[in-house]
Amino acid sequence: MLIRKKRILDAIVIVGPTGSGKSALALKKASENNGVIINADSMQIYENLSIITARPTLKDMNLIPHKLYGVLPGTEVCSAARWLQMVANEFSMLKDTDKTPIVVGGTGLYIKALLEGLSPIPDIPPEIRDEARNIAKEEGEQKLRAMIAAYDPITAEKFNDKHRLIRAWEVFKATGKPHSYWKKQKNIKLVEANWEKIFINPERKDLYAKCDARFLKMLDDGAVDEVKALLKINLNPDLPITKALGVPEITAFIKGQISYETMIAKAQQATRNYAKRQITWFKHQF
RNA sequence: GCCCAGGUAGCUCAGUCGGUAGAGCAGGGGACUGAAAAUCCCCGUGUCGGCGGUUCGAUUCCGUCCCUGGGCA
Repeated sequence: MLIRKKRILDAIVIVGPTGSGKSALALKKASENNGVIINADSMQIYENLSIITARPTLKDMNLIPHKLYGVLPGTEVCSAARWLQMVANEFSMLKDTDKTPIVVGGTGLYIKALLEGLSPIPDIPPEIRDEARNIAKEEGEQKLRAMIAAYDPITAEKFNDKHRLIRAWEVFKATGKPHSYWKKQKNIKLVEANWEKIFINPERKDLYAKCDARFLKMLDDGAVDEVKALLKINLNPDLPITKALGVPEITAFIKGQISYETMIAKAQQATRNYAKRQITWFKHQF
């Protein structure tokens, strides 16, 4: 009897802070390994913003296959789970080819979900998700924390921020089990591969200079017009896309609330702050 | 040249009725399993512009000088 072993793909994952040169390295790796580049960036996934999220150029995309760039409308909300599902689809399509998947991006949570899987928490109904957000908005996060503490003191203690408290509440409401219970369950991994893991971690000073230059380049490339177009469709301000680096700053400039110079300074600052957070994540979680 | 304001952390500033000082931002470190480019937590010694004077003690009061704004000439 021949036991047929599932083929495990060789794959590459490239992470690093914004402006560290991930895309360039991905292109190089792709041309050396017959690669397909797969996006692991929570903002490049949305179609509305390509300049300001530094999506790969059309030229590069014609040269090498690129997946999951600009595939969701900005009116939707992506998530680690949703992204993971999309990546799993891409992997299954590559399984019987000689292509090498190259996952590239700066969203640490997505990468972690990819490499380690996620707890088997069922999807939360939208009504419950809205309810959680309403409680946070109207009664405050302390109220939410108190409600969570009643059945799950560990989580209430550990989660010191709004978004995670909301999630803990909705998970309990929808499943009847605390978030900490689910975290103890075995993770579900949707993707198996032999990973080559690459973390690009440049000199801090150089990285910050890159961040600054990068935003200026985006402006040259038409970032203001891109945000103007986004504003035209009147998105709900809670949508993730409205929080992409530079969007709040450019929006304030368009509305005449801040000067062009202030807009630049603030957006550059936000980019640097973000790059630092990413480095912390990858140093400890990757 | 004269008259006002100021000169305190890398930056913007608060404060000390005289007992050597603290916020925001920056910067650094950290957390983080379904909105993560999100959301949070921790870290503040610096000739308090220089030099004198008064005082047990001056960054604080006084004098003087220097510097930066603004006004008058």
